[in-house]
Amino acid sequence: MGRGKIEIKRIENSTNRQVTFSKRRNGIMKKAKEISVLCDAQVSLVIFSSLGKMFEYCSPSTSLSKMLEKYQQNSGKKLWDAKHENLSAEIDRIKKENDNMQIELRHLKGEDLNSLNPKELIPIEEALQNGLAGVRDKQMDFLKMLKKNERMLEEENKRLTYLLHHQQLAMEGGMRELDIGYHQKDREYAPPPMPMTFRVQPIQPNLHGNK
Amino acid sequence: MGRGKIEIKRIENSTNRQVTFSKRRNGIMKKAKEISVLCDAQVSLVIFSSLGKMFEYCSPSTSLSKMLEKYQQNSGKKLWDAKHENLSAEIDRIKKENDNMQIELRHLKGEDLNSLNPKELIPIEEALQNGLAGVRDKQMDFLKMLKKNERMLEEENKRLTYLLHHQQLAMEGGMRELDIGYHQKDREYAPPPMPMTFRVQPIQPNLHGNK
DNA sequence: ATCTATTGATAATT
DNA sequence: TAATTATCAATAGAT
Repeated sequence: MGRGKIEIKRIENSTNRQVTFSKRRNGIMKKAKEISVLCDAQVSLVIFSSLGKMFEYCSPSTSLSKMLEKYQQNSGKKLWDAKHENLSAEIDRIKKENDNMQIELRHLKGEDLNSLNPKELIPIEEALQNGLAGVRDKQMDFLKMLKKNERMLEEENKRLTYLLHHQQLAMEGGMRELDIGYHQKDREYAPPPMPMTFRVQPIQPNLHGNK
Repeated sequence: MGRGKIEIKRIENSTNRQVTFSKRRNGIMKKAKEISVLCDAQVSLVIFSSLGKMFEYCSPSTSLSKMLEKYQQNSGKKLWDAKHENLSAEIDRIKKENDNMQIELRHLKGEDLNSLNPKELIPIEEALQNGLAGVRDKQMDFLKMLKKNERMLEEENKRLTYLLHHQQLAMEGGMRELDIGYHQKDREYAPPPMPMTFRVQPIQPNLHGNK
């Protein structure tokens, strides 16, 4: 269709090739539009020139994505295999892992045990005993820590209370001395033995401390 | 290009539309091949007829997948990202679920307890106790079943032993009768009461029941 | 499907 | 590049 027939093979002259590409590209685009309209067809056309420039046509009633979706359904071919299937496989893998854990958890919680035989119950029982032992060890640690803390606080309390009392006595004594003069000024300072009434009672632990 | 111009609008006559579709589809396919060869271009063409039948052309130097990859790079449009993102989101969701279960499992097994405070230990302890109770209930069920089965077997055993013994007696009697004649041939069969010596002793259970 | 008159596309030229 | 035009190709309508 031009001034002389041409063979259908690569046009070696680069300029001619470019020109022909441009003309034929327009032509094929026009044809694509026409068949879309005339025949109510959906057409997707993507063209890359030899220099990598892209041209596209897609029927107005659809989109490339939709077309490709239909393409996959129709052909059974998977266009995005690698990415898609990797993700799908990953999901399957994790879901399986998930299911296994779910089952293990349920068993540890004493659920769904009917599907198990006595032999299978043994390791579960052991795991539970170990777990319980671990938890109680930890609780024991906490308890010890609290008690130790409590003892320290009691000691501190006792000390402070005693000091406070002694200070009060010293103050009263000082007041008296101010009244009656400094008769005992040079006597060495030595606090009197702590009276029983100032020994603090142990605090009831209320278990709230963290670690 | 035919016997008379046609307007580019949907062909209402269904048969004509079909025929035109077929002709033009061939035409556009041919054009696609030609531009591929002549101009060293890469072409991807997908057509769906109004009845949903699919036709495809792709330049031999490439594939639809590669074309679409290039398409995305060139256009910046995302053809499949919606799906990928859905899958990725799904993976994240499941992984999170997974992690939570993993943590719960570890806690139940008495691991990683250091990150917990005493208050958080309580529900774990309870879960473990419940679980242990459940497992031991189940074990008890099995034990009961075994014992019941054992009793049944004992009964059966007793019965068989008795029958065996009685049969032996009967045989010995028969032998005697063969010697002395059939004096008691018509007497009805009625086994004698079971002697104490054949009452089996209950087997000592060696399964020490838990709980 | 096949044919063919006619239009449409385009290769070579300007 | 862009327009022109001679020629070939595609195809609408008929068979």
